[in-house]
Amino acid sequence: MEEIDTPPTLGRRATISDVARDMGVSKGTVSRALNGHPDIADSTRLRAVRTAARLGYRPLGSAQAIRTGRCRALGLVIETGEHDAHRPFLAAFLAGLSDGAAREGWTLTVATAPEGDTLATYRRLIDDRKADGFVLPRTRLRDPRVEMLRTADVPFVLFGRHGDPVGCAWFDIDMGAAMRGSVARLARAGHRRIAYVGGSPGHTYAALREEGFRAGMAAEGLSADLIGPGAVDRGGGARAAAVLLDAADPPTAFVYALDAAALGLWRAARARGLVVGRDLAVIGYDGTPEGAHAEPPLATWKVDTHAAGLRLAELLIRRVRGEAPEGLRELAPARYLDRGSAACTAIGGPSGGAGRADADPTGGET
Amino acid sequence: MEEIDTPPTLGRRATISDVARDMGVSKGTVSRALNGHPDIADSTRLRAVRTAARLGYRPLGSAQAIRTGRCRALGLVIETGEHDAHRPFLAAFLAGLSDGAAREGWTLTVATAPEGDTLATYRRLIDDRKADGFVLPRTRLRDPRVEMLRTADVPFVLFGRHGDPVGCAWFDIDMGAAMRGSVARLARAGHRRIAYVGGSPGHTYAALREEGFRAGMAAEGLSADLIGPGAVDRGGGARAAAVLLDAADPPTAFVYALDAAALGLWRAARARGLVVGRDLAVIGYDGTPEGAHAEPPLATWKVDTHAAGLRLAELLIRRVRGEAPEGLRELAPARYLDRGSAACTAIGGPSGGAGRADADPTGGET
DNA sequence: CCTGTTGCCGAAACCGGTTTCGGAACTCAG
DNA sequence: CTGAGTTCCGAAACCGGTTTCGGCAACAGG
Repeated sequence: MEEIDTPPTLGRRATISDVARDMGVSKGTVSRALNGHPDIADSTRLRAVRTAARLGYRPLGSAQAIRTGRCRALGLVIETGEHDAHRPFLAAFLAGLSDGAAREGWTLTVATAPEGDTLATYRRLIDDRKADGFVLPRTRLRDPRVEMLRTADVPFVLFGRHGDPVGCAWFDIDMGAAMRGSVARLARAGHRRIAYVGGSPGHTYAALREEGFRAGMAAEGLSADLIGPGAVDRGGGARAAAVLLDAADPPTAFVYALDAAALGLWRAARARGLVVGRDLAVIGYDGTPEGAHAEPPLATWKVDTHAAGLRLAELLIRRVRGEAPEGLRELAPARYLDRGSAACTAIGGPSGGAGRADADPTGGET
Repeated sequence: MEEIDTPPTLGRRATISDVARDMGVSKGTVSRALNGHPDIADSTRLRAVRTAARLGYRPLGSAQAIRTGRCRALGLVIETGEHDAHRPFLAAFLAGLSDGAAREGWTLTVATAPEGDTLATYRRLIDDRKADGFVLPRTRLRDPRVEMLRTADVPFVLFGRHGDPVGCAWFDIDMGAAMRGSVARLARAGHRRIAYVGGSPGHTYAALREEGFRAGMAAEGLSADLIGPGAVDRGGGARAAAVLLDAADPPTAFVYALDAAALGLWRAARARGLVVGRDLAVIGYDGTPEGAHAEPPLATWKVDTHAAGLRLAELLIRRVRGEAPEGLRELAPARYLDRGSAACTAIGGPSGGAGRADADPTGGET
C-alpha cells in the first residue's frame, strides 16, 4: 500500500511538477485542474486535488504572484500619530484580519505611515506586490486613499463609510443607531438637556455619530442645541464638558462620540462639585477598557473588533476575486454596556435600574 | 538631453530586462551588478545602478523569492489572549518594525495566533515563504518558538532574552537596572519595607525584573521578604497588594513589575484607608498611558517601543543577511518618569521633590 | 611567441508556477 | 463514411528574476 516515492514534507516541499509526475500528466494540466479551469475532465480534476493533498502540495505564493500579479495577502496601513482611541482594539482588529485571511490561506501585510502621508506607503505596497487589496480603517468623508485606490484600480474595503460610495465595499458599525439609543435611554430617565461631544471632524464616524445624536434628539422632541467642540482625548473631553456645563441652561446628561473623550467629563464635573452618575449621566462609545475602571464605570457601546476584522478580511478577499462592491456592504450593531455612569435620572441621584455602586466594575462586560 | 524611450513609471513597471536593454548588456549582468557580485567591472556596476535608478527599476520581490527563497519580509506573530499590558504599545511597536523594515525596502508580515499555539502559524509563514525571519516578542525563559526556529534554521531576533542564548540575537530593555533604580529611589526616601509584585511567571521579563528587585534590595542592605504573588492586571495587582498590606510588618512602598498591575494598588489601599502618594509609595514599569491618569499619577519606567521595534527590524535584517547572532545583542535603558505615586517618604506624606499635587497629570511625559 | 591566468560578461538553464496554442480523440449530424 | 464540433490535454512560451557555465580578451610570465 505504501508508496515509497515522494514522501510528504520530507526535505523539499512538493512542487507542481511533483504532482504532475505522480499523476503522469503535464504540470499545465495540474495547474488548470487545481484552479478550476473548465477544460479539464472532472475525473482528472479530482485526481489532481487528491494527489496534491496526498503529497502535501500547496502552490508557492511568490511563484504564482509573478505570473498572476496576485500574492494572496491583505494590506493594512496603520496611521501613526492618530489619537489613542483605536489602539486598545488594534490587537483584536489584527487578530480578526489575520484569522479571516488565514481561513483562505491568505496573509496580512502591515505597514505604518505618518498620519496624512500614507499614499506613498500604499503605492510602495502595491507596486512591490505585497498586497492584493487593502483594508482602510478610520475613513474620512472625503478620503484621498479611496480616490487613489479607485483610480489605480486596486481593490479595497472600508472599515467605515465614504462620502462617495461609488466603487466602495465596506463594513461598518451602525453607530447612528447607537447614538440614537444613547439619547433614547437618557430621555427615558427624564433627561431633557442632553449635550453632545463629537469626535474628530472630517472623519466619517464623527459625521455619522453626530447625525445619529441629532436624529435621536429629534425623535424625542428635544432640541439639539448643546453641541460642544469635538474631542478625541481626556483633555479635550474635559474642556468640551467645561464649556457645556458653564452654559446658561446646562445639560444633565452627555452623549460622547468617544469613550476616550468621555473620561474627561469626570475631571470637569469634579471641578464644579458635580458627581458623574449622581448629578450627571453620560454614555460614551467604543468600549475602551479604561471606561470600566472609572467610578462609576462608563456606560458605552462596545464593538466587536475581532469580528469586524474577520468580516473585513472576507469581504476584501471576495472583492479581490472580482465580486462587485455593491454586494459587499454590511452594517453591524454595537452592543450597549449599561454601567453606572448612565444610571442617574434628570433630578439627580441614581435611578433604580443599574446604579448599583459597588458592582463588578466591568459592568455588562463579564 | 531628455531620453524619449522607457519613461519612468508610465504604465508597466521597469523590469530587469528593461535595464539590460537600455544598457546594452545581458540581464544576468545587471542582476550580478546590482547584487554586488565580484565578477563585474566597477564601471559596469556603476552604470547599472544609475540606469536602474533612472528607469525606476526595483526588483520584484516575488520574482527573486522564487529563486533565492527570500522575500524581504519580517515576520511577526502576535499572541492573542495575552494580558493587556503590551497592547497600548502595539501600534508604536508595529510602527518601529515597519519603519525599520521600510528603510531597507523590506515589509512586515503579521499574523496572530492563540496564546500557546503559535508554532503552526510560524510554520505556515515559513513554508509559504511569507517571512525571512521573525521578531519574537514576549519571550519565555524556555521558549518553544526559539527551539523550533533554531532547529528549522530560520533567523529570528528576540524582543527580550532567552534562558539558553545559543544562536539567539536580541534587543532588550535593561529592566534589571530599572528595578534596581526603583528600589534605590524608594530607599533614598527612607523606605525600608519595600514590597515587590512580579509579573507572569515563565516569561523572561518576570525573572529579570524580580532579579533586579532583589539585587537592588541587597545593595541597600534590605531584606527582600515582601514578595507578593504575580499579577498582570489591575485585579491581580489589587489582590497581591491586599496580601502584602495585611502582613504583620507591612510595606510602606511597592515596586511592581507591571503598570497594569500597579494600578490595582489604589483599590487595595483605599479599602484600608490608605492613600497612594501619601501613605504608600509605588513605582511601576512600562509607562502605560493609564498610569498618567491615576491620582496621583503612577511613577514608572517608560520604554521607547518605537525605537525598540526599529532596532529589532535592523537586527533581524542583518541576521537574515548572515551576521552571527553573537554580534547582534543589545540592551537599552528605560527612562524613569518621576510622578506623584513615588513622592512620599517612609514616615508618610509627600516628600519635597516631586509631590506637586495638581501638576500636569502626564508627569515627566513630554 | 606561446601559454596560463585573470577579469568580465553573454547564453542559457532554472526557480515554480500560469497561460497560450494546437492537436489528438471522440461525438454527432448529414 | 465524411466533415464539423467538442472535449481534454501536452508542449512550449512566459513571468521576472538568479545562477551556472563557458568563452573571449587582456595580461603576465617564460
